[in-house]
Amino acid sequence: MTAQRLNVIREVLASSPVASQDELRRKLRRRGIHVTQATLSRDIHKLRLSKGPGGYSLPNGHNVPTIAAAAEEDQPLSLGEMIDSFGLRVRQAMNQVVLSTVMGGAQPVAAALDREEWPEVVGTIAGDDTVLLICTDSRHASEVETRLRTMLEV
Amino acid sequence: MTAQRLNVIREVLASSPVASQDELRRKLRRRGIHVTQATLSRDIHKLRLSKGPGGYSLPNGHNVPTIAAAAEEDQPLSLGEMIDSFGLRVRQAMNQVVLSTVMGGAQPVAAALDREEWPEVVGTIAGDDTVLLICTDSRHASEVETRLRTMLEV
DNA sequence: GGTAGGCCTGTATAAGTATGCAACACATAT
DNA sequence: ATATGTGTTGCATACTTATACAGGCCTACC
Repeated sequence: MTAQRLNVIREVLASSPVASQDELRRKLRRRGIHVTQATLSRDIHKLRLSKGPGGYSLPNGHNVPTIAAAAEEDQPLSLGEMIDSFGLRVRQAMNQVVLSTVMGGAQPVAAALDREEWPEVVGTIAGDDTVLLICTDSRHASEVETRLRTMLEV
Repeated sequence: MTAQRLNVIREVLASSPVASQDELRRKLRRRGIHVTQATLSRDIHKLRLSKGPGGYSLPNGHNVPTIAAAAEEDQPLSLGEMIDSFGLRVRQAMNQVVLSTVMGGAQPVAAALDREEWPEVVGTIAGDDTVLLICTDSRHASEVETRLRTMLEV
């Protein structure tokens, strides 16, 4: 019963913009479904819809709400686990640290690094198998390198 | 004044989830920005943010027709427009400048930067949300940083 | 049977968001 | 200098959404 209503809601959203739960309620009523706004609030939560300019939208594609939601649900791996799983070697040059990983491992490792928010790391860039860490200076880069190397060798 | 606040809002959203406008208000207050919920409601409208499970999120997904259309319609956006649309913050270290953008914004911003062909920029590297500019030297990097920061804050 | 737990719902209301209005600041035009 | 237009803000409040609560309907298991 509920599941069927959720499907109809998806249909309605796909066919025309919906600006509010009360508008959705009226559109559903035209299709023979008669529920209150409260129920729709719960349905919207179940469907993990997001509301933006243009009304409610399905959590398809690469839109941010989905990503944010996914990040909330499953706890992302810790940096240590990441390095342990994907890291290959670490090298330093000037104020930069280059972290080599298995193919495809750079992005998740960089994400984990970003989550750490190390103050001496200005930013990270990830390719396919390489993460570049930009540090504030050479000394801090050296510290970061040591830290990462320790994680690798454990 | 407003534009700067909008940038801070983007930063706050990029760094941690925000569940309500009042929570956003408190986070901004910690950064010295003191406005009411009403103003934030208007800011959120200007930024075309959407709210879903996981709180408010930036409109970098391709699910918002208006944004997507605007980005694909005209000739490639100018660097200024790029920075204004996607840029979050700029920091300099040594001969490098790191430009943080919203997720997915780095590639187009880097392309726009390349088009500029600034003589003091030797090259650029783009990840998902970070652009690295390699400059000829520290002084030039500082100039570039200032230039980009100006674009951000206007 | 009867009881307990789970799920779904509407009601009432709390929580959150948008907006009309007036005040003010600043720019440009008269 | 005064007027006019544009833009921003806070306040108060209308509008919208979420939720505590209670009741109904199942099913499972004494």
